[in-house]
Amino acid sequence: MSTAARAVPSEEPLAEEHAGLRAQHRRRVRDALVTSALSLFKERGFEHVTVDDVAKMAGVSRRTFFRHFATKEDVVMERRRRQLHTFAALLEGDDGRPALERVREACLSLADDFEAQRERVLAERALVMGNRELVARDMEVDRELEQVIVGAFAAHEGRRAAARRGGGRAAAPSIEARWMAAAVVGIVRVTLDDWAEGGGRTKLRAMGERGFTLLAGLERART
Amino acid sequence: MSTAARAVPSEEPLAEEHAGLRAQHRRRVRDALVTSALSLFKERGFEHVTVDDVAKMAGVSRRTFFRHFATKEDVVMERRRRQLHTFAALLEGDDGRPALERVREACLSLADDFEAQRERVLAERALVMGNRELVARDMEVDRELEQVIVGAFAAHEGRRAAARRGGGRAAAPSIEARWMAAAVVGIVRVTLDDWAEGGGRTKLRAMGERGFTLLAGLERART
DNA sequence: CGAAAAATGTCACTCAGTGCCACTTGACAC
DNA sequence: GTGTCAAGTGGCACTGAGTGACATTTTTCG
Repeated sequence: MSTAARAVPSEEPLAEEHAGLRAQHRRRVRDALVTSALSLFKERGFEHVTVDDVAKMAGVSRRTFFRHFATKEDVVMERRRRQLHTFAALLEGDDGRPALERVREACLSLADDFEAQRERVLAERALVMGNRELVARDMEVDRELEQVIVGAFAAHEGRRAAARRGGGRAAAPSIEARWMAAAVVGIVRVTLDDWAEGGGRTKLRAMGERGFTLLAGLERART
Repeated sequence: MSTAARAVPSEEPLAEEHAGLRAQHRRRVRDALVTSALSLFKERGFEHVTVDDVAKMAGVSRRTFFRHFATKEDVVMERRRRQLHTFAALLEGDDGRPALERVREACLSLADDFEAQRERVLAERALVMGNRELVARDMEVDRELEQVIVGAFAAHEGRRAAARRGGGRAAAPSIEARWMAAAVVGIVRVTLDDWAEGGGRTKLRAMGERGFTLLAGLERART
């Protein structure tokens, strides 16, 4: 909204389904750019690879790279961003369960994914942590994750209010919902850091469960 | 450490005191760059001002700008970074009080400063929120703040361990200390967002106190 | 005073990111 | 099919951030 959104490729629909030949090809190019970029970055380091290099390896022009990604950093965030979308999908809709419970499950399921793809996750993480710009972008995604989680808390507490309003747009999320979401994301991030620093040798899921136990204490403290 | 630290002006000593002629002048130039930059950015918007413009207004060369600030964004973060240093100073040393209590006081004192300088804080905040790069840098500072707070928690719980080690370097902070710090920073940030979104019309200190009440609940949940 | 160190200005260079325009190729109506 | 339209692309030129090298001035310190 306010973030002077670059004139960018309009947030891919992300719909795997059928899609026309055109969308299919676009997706292939995009994927080629991601894999080329990650491969080169891991090999030579983010700052010693130019966008030209990436484009050439993917078999497209430099100009096309920027039609798919607003910045050189964004191509590294692609995977995380897709994860974010599936994460958001997990939280869609509102069964009766408490929001924290649902968020907990979604996070722990993500933790399982991470442990299953340990090597890849650790390698990409090392790449990100080795560069200031990338760290900054990574936190940008954390903020988006936080917004998704705020949505989950707000949806839960706002069902009544929304109903009374006639099903219109949701009310602004309460400060408590935002507090909870910020705490969740912070704790999840730290847990992940800890796991990665230990070379992925600790039990990520177990740590995550401990973290959410703590968070349950936080929620109990809500008035 | 790992963040491929740019070859930058070596973290100003920040010592106000006497300082030689040389340091004095350097500080004056730096301040001139900051005020010029903020003035131009607020007037025309961050992306419609070049580093050349800023340097010219401050009466130095473009090259000198980059001897003081690693990036165009960093000059905007200067004020926050100084605040961070005074904040860290507040947490220096270890009286017997619980860490959360001391962090709470430091944060609430910061809240008072913000309310006292409402206009300036809100204006700079609007500047930052209006630009993606600046938001990312801002979160970078949040992370540094988090590290400082981790230090406070770790120092408190690590006194014994450090003593046994013979006063050597502190042990790595516990995951609980890191969780707490992440939760604190997240909640502080959201509280500030909320205050700013309301145009600074709400009571920041009161909100902050509520936030820390919540955090006390979190700490109780620690094993 | 004289030498080392710090700060600056100038110049040249790399590379990220953008606007513009011409060209190709799927998508879709008829 | 055929024509029309829009999307995706490549090429090119341009702005501006950031860096390295070198010469010059100015402070510090023995």
